[in-house]
Amino acid sequence: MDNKKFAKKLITWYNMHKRELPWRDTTDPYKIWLSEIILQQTRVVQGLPYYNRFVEHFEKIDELAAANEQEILRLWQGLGYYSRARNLHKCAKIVAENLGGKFPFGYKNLLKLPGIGKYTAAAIASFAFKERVAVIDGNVYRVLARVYGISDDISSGTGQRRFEELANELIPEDQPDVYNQAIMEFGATHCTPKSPACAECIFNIECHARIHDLQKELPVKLGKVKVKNRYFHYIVFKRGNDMAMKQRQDNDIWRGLYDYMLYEHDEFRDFDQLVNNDKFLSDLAPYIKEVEVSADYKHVLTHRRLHARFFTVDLERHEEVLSKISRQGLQFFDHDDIHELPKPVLVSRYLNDTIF
DNA sequence: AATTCGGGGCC
DNA sequence: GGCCCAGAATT
Repeated sequence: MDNKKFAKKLITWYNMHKRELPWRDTTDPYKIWLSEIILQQTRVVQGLPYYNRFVEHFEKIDELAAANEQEILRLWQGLGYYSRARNLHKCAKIVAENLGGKFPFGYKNLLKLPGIGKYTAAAIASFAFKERVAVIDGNVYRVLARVYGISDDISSGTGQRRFEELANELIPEDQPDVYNQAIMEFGATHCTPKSPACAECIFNIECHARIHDLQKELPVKLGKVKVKNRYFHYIVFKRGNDMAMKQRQDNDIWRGLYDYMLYEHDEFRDFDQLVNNDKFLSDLAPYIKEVEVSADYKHVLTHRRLHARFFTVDLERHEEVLSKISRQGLQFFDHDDIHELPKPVLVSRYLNDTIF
């Protein structure tokens, strides 16, 4: 099968089987960029409602640039990989304030913007500007590995270069944008990871994986991430119906989101152990009226297993107590304020289980 | 080159 | 429980 035939088959298939998705109705680089950032490492069905919400809130890029980061994080809440949201904002500011509100033309210039890597630069360049540059995502790896029988490890640098080279040979001069959409759509809905529809496939005759029954083996992906356990102990200070929360700022998960006073240890501890181990808590001990311990929560991320326990602490109303708490970067919020704050899903789960 | 960063859905 | 998803940035 020559390269032109491969592209032609995919485009023909795409025109018959494509899903109607809002970012396919437009050539507006802003909306294409927005959809691509949202869809990084995220399934279309999961990203779709977020895309609609963002378009509704920020019709143009200057509106997004002018928003505050907290509002953006709140809209992003639950989607994960929050650096995408922070980079979205950074990029919007650069485009709106330095580039006259217009995305730069060309793959290489797009690549310089925050949050835009190889995949996203290729996507914007081809979808918005019809540039002939191949997108390479998980779908493309899978389709090429199977059809062409490429067994290089897709998590290795040499493997990635191999796929990149092939992909850029295969992309046609004519309709590079439609071709890029087509190969991804084909991977997403037809040549799926677990159960590809080989019996009714346009590459039934040519596909190396189908001929040699290698669908399960391709693509090859080594380098599995090892999962580590982390044990979170949250102290939820209450003042009447208000709760003391703080914004996460360290170089760690959930940067920019709000949670509570956090103590982390390499295993679960009870409240007395936390107090005995920490000056801030032991200073507060005389003013503690009541402590309530939650059930243990388990929260699974790709590379972490989080174990969390929430200690609700009722304190006597004391000036000294309040100032000690605010010196920790904690701030009291009422029920409605907390609803508006961006929070990790783990904290939202806890709040949903809690009457306050 | 290896590690970090989320959450959800499917098997 | 493991796997994967329209990856990018940092170390």
